[in-house]
Amino acid sequence: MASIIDVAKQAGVGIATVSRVINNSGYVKKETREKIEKVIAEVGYVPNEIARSMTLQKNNIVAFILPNSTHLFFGELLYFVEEELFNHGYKMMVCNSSTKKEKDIAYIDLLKKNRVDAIILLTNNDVEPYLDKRLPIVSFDRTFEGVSYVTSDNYAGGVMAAQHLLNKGCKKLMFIGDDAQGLHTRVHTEVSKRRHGFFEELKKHHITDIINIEYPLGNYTYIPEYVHQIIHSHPEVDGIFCISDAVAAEVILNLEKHGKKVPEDVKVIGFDGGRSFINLGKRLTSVGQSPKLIAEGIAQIIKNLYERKTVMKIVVPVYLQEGETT
Amino acid sequence: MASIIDVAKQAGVGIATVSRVINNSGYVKKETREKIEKVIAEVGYVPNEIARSMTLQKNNIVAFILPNSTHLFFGELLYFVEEELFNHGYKMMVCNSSTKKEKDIAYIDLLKKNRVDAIILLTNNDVEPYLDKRLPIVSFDRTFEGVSYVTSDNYAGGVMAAQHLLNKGCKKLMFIGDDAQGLHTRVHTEVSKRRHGFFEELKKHHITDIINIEYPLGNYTYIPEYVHQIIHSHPEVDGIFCISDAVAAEVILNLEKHGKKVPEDVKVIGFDGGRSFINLGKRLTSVGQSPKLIAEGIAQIIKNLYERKTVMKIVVPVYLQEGETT
DNA sequence: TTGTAAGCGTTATCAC
DNA sequence: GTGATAACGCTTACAA
Repeated sequence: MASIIDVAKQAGVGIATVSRVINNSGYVKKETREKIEKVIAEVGYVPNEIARSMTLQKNNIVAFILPNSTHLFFGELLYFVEEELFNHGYKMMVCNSSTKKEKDIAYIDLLKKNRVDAIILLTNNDVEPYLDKRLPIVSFDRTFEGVSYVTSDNYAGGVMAAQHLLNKGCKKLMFIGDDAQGLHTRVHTEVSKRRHGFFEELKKHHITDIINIEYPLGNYTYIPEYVHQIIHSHPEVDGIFCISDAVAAEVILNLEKHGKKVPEDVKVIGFDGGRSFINLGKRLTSVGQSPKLIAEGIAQIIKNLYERKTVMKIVVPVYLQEGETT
Repeated sequence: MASIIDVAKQAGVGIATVSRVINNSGYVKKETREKIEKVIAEVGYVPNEIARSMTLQKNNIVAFILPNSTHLFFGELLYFVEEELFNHGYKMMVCNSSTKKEKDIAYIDLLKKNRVDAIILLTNNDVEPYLDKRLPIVSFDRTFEGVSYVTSDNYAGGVMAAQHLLNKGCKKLMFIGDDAQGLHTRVHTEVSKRRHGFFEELKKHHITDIINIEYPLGNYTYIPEYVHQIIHSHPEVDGIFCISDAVAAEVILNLEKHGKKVPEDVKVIGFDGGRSFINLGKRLTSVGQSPKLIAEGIAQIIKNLYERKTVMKIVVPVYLQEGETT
């Protein structure tokens, strides 16, 4: 493959001049430029970005580590992040950790070697000890000591869910979520604020006997069978706030299988919104996150990663997406 | 950041020896090795993969260009491809073309510069003229002159759909698909074989008056409004084969909105399968593609990309996934 | 076993 | 305006 040297020789100039032409930097006489451009076209020269990032110590690649791109919300987030990064001149590497801590860590190690310009980290695993603080990391929905992050306004989302269920006339409420809630793990995530917001808002309305179900973190797709048992042992419940739309969908299917009507008997609201589950059957009521705004926040932090040395925090607003399940 | 030279100096050895230790290649005396490993740990040395790919002319990065990772089937495929590539030591770059030809091309150009080891190309755009045949490309569901590819057995899928609808007692059939069918574009994709298989199989059963709806390619998420009009103008239809689950879902929602019962009045079968639309409401009957097998096929071709110079073609079997819509 | 040095393809500094 | 040349950090003959 033709290199800059070949082009220089062919054109009878120095490689520095060719470099100037390619990058449109510095002065080059018009005729020289044209000559060089002609040769470039002739030999089909394409600059080698690897060599370039070698000298520049920057490769314009950002890696996104996330549990599972098939999870609907994560998939959407992935899409918007890619689009946003592309507009900023970055390419994106995708790393599915499959919720496995070992793969999170393996990827972080690999990425160190690749000298990526930034790592977007979305994980519920306890990887804090493996995080080299000098690494250019931006985290989503998760705080690590000294690491900038973007998060949805989960607390406000919890509040919204509470208000919505109350407005719909619910009296006996339930919360269902995995251990991103912090009950089963040391890891503290922003996601737990969904529950906080929900509980606090209800407290304001003097409701405190909320049934709280938390279970160990799985792969975001299934919830343990016993959760359903607990739900059925509380037939008095008429309003459920689920930590995600995936959970809400499962809960609704199970409720209906056991003869409960949604929303007539029980109202269910999820979290994530967007395109989640709008395809067949009822549209889910949900607290929506905005993947586009989140992507913009992430890009903004990445841009500043090498300038400001302060830790940034960006909170993105959420919105109520009313469907047919409440 | 510490380089191999720093390590060599610190350890009082040559850089070649350090390299041998890192890569576990060639002979190194035990004490020397231990000494070097100690220094590596001390200074926190991490090999620079960019420099490495510079010398090796190989960077272990594969790029996947696809229209939209939020499309359910594509998202799933993305996941399995990433997993498979990871197991083969590759990292994956994701490039959403958003179904735009210009972005397809822009990405192909960018990737040339990045000297990625392979490009997985999934597009319905007419990019043939922009494809440098020396590029390491593997295509999915699409034939390009001289380019290896993987495809599902779309023809067999069409046959299955036909047989299934007939078995379920359908008499008057309809096919709905976008112009991956070749009626509105020069681009010829493997996907058109879904229709071929469907029609051919019906012909065997002496059914030839199939209503065929084809419309220009959109973003895979919506179908034009007039398609619904056509459907409603054919109330006699009792079996519909849709080019994808996304289309099937839309068709079903619209049918039900207009008082038709699925599957009682009309049976609908889609294409893609897997996790598509199994969340709320009816489960869709569908011809399932296996993203895992496809991913394996892709990896296999990539492995051989630099060895055999023959064009490979891998056809992956499909399966019938029976749901509640037929 | 181990070290030296060439080479991978750029950019950037400095002379000219 | 332009051209040598030194980095950038690694692998790998080739020598020793």
